Amino acid sequence: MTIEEKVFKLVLTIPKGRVTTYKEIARILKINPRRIGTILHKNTNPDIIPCHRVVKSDGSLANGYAFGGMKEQKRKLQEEGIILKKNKIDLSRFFFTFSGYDVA
DNA sequence: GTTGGGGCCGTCA
DNA sequence: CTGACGGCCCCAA
Repeated sequence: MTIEEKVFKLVLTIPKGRVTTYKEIARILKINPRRIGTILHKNTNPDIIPCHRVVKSDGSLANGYAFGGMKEQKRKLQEEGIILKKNKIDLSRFFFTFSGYDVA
């Protein structure tokens, strides 16, 4: 099981209408947050990987979202019922943790 | 609010 | 092998 696979697996567990952060994923997988973006960017198959549900640790959207830019990402999030205020997400309401997730 | 540094480490040229 | 860069993060001006 490679790191990327773990990342994708985690992202896939994010329920609709919730989001998580790069930092959180990095924390679970014990890797540097920087790697998350790199990995997600490489994997360009939004059909199976809901990478729009991954945002920065302050709730704002990432810069290089590869599938239409952050406006498209924003649209998708709103479509799921997530509310964005000033391009930021209220993490206290929509943040999803991987508590209990077994990395293995 | 902004910029700029350092960190970390895989990936790509 | 070497160097540059990243969908980030943290801290300091």
